[in-house]
Amino acid sequence: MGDIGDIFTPDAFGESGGGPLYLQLHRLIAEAIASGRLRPGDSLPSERELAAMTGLSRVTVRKGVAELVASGQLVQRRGSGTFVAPKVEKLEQALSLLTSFTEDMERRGRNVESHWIARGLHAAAPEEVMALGLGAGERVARLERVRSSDGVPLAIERASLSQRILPDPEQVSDSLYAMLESRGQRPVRAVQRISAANLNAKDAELLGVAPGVAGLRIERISYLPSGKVVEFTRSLYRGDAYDFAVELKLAPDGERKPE
Amino acid sequence: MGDIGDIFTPDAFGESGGGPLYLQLHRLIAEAIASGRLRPGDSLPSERELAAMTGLSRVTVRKGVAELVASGQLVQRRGSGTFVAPKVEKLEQALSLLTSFTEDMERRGRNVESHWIARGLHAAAPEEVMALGLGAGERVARLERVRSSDGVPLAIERASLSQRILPDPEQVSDSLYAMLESRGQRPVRAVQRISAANLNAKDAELLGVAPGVAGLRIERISYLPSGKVVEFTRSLYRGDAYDFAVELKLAPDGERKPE
DNA sequence: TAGTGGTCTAGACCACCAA
DNA sequence: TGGTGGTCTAGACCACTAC
Repeated sequence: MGDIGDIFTPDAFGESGGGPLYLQLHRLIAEAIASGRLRPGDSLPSERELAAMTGLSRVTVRKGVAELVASGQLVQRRGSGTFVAPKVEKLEQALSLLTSFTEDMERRGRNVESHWIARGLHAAAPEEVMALGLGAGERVARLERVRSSDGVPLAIERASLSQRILPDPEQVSDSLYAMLESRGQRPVRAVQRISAANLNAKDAELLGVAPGVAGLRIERISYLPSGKVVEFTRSLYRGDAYDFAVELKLAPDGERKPE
Repeated sequence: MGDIGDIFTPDAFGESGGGPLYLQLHRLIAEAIASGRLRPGDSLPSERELAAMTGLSRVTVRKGVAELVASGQLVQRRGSGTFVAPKVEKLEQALSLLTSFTEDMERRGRNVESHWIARGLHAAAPEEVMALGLGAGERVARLERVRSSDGVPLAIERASLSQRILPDPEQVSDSLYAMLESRGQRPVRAVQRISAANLNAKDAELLGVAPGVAGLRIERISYLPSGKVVEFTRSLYRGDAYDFAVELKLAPDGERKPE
C-alpha cells in the first residue's frame, strides 16, 4: 500500500503547531503533489475517509481541499471523487506578432477546435461604440467562442466588429483573420492590454476549470493600414495553459517620451 | 437608513430559485457593489447580523462572502469588520520597452517605495544556474523586494544576478538598473514571459490582498549588448492594479518563421 | 469589554455517478 | 444502490480590534 495511507495520519496534525488545521492539510496535500507522491490523475481519499484518517471534521477537510481546487491543482467531480489535476503543457506564444489563434496553433502543429457560443448582429454596447468608433445606430457583429486545442479549452474569445466590416458573421468558420484577409481587410497593427483576473463561474465553466482560477485577460484593438479600427476583442486565457513571450528593447533616446 | 437595510432581506432567498443560498447572497452583494448601492470603503453588516437579516446560518454567509474576498472585491479585517474594497486605479505600462519599475513610476510622476525582503549572496538554485548560465560553484546575488507606489503594494520582484555582475547586493538602494548603469552593465534587451496565477498565502500577504487573488507573473531575462545575461527576475504584479500594453505588428513575410 | 472575523465540530440532506 | 462531492445548520471557542 504505502503511499497514500502514509500521507494522511493524525500524527501530522495537532502538535505540529503549523497553524490552522485546514492549512496543515492544505500543505500536506500540496507537498505530496509537489514531491510526486501524488501524481496527476491520482485520486485522493474521499472527504469522509480523509476526515476519518486525519481526525478532522469533514468541513475542515473540505476547506483544506477547496483552495487547491480553486488554484487548479485538484479537480473534484461529484459522485466520482477528488483527483490531482492533469498537467497542462504550457503553450508559449509570441506577443509581439499580430497573428490569429488559428495561425498560432497551426504554426506549432496543433489542431484547433472552435465551439461557438454566439454569433450574430446586435445593437452596440457603449464599450463597443467607444472601441470601434461607431456612428449612431450602427450595429456590430459579435463572435463569441471557446478555442480549444487537442480537446483542451484554452481561451474564450469575444470579438466585436462593425457591421460594415463584417456584415454577415455567420460566414466566419474557423479563422476570423482568414475571412478578413479574403475581404482585403486584414489588420496590420494592434494594441493589446493584458491583465489578470479570477475567472467567474460562467467563464470558468467554459474553460473547464474551477471558478476563481487565475486567467489572463487580453483586450485587443486592431487596425487597418488606413488607421481604421477593424476589431475589438476581449479574450480570457487559462492562466495555467499559456505563457506569453515578449522581447523588450531599450528605447533609443530619440524615442523616449518626455513628460 | 434605506440602503443596506433593504439589500439583505429574507425575501430575496428561498423561493427565488436562484440555486444555492450562498450563491444567491454572493450575487446580492456583487450586484449591490456593481450598482453603487455599496461603495468602496462601505462596511457590510457583520456576519452574524447578515445571518440574522437573511435567515441563513453564519457558515453560509461566510461562504457567500468568501468568494468576493478571494476575488478582491471585499476586504475583511478581524475585530473590525467587512468592507467593500477600495478602488484601485489601474496603471498602464508599456510592455515593449526595457525600463525599470523605478523609471516607470517616475515617468508618470508617482513616488516609489521599496521594501526589502531579502538581499544577499547565496548558492545558486538550479533554476538560476539555467537562466543565468552560471559556472559550477558560482554564487548569485538575490534581491527580493515589494514595490509600492503611494503606499499601495503593486508588485513583488525577485531578481537574481551573477556575483560577477553584482558582487555587493547591499549597495543597491532603489533602482537596480541605475546601479547597473553606473557600472556600465545596463541591459539593452530582454525576453519576458507572462502568465497568470493565483497568489499563494505568502505573496498575497506581501501585496496586501487575499490569498487566491489573480496575479500577473512575469519572468524576465535581460542581456548586455554582448549577449551575456545580466539578470533573471521573477515578478508578481497585482492583477487588479496593472494593465500591460503591447503594440503588435504584422510580421513581414521575410521574418515569418518556418516550422 | 463588547463585537468582529477565523476556526472547528457533528450531523443532516441532496444531486450525481458508477457498478 | 452505495459512495461521492455539494449544501446547510446550530453552536462553540479563539484572536483580534476598538473603545
